Amino acid sequence: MSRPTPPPIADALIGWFADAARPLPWRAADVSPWAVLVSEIMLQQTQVARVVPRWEAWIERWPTPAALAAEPPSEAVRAWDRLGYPRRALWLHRAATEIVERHGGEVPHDLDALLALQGIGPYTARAIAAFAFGLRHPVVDTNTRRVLARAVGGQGEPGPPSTARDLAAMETLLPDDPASARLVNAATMELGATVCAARTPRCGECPIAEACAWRRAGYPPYEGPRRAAQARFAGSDRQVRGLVMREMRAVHRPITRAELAPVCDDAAQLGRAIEGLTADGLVIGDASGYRLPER
DNA sequence: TATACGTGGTA
DNA sequence: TTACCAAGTAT
Repeated sequence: MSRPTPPPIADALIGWFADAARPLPWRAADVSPWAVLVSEIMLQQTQVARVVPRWEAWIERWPTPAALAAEPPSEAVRAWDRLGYPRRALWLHRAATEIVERHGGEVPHDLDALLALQGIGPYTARAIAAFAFGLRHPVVDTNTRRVLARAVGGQGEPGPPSTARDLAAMETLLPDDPASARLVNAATMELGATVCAARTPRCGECPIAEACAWRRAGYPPYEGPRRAAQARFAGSDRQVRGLVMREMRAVHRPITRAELAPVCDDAAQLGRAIEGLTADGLVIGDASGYRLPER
């Protein structure tokens, strides 16, 4: 079942990407699969500009999975700093350990092996397989979903995500040649990030405007179901968790509940935060107090 | 499938 | 200022 010719959209994307690709450090030719893996986990729900410095420091300090696995998780959490979703620091440490234990310290190529690693889901596994190893897999992130919704689906915004549907949609755009497919994956993400943006698309600069179904339809407004609005951050449990973590990173000794009290007026909310962080393994509590995980 | 999960940039 | 958005994953 081979498809006919590669879609013209693919060629247009590849041509555009050759010029327009941002020189992101993890795109350099000599970057290791581990460094790509680290970048992908850091980039989950996190803007490029905030990731770059943390990634540089991380790779310098832990150039291999073994180097990270040799240190306690607490150090990973501290190095994560304020990137957000600190569970990812734990996941990355766990994944490094799993890579050492199950794969001899080498990041696996195989999609199922990648998927089995902690913190690596459908997007990240394919991103690593495609970008680090050049394997031919569809890679679908939030940018890709938006480009597909507009250019192919004729809708202003993507509908509710469905991994199976999204992957199938991207598959129809991919050339057979793995190297070209890799470029189309990267170019589609880049287009969504820099041109086909969520709030202010710059259609005048779009390399596939001629082929865009949304443009052809006259840019109809999105009618489908809306994502639930993100809960307010100020005063949220999330914010309190973040404040607790900030203390935990700074204090290199067990800290008592009383010492944590200043981070939040609401004792019940502070309790929820500490309990949640403990359940997540980000905080360990014992008779001496609370601390970051040393093991 | 819906929800929780950090933090900061941008309009 | 508020509201939306951000290279998602686990449960």
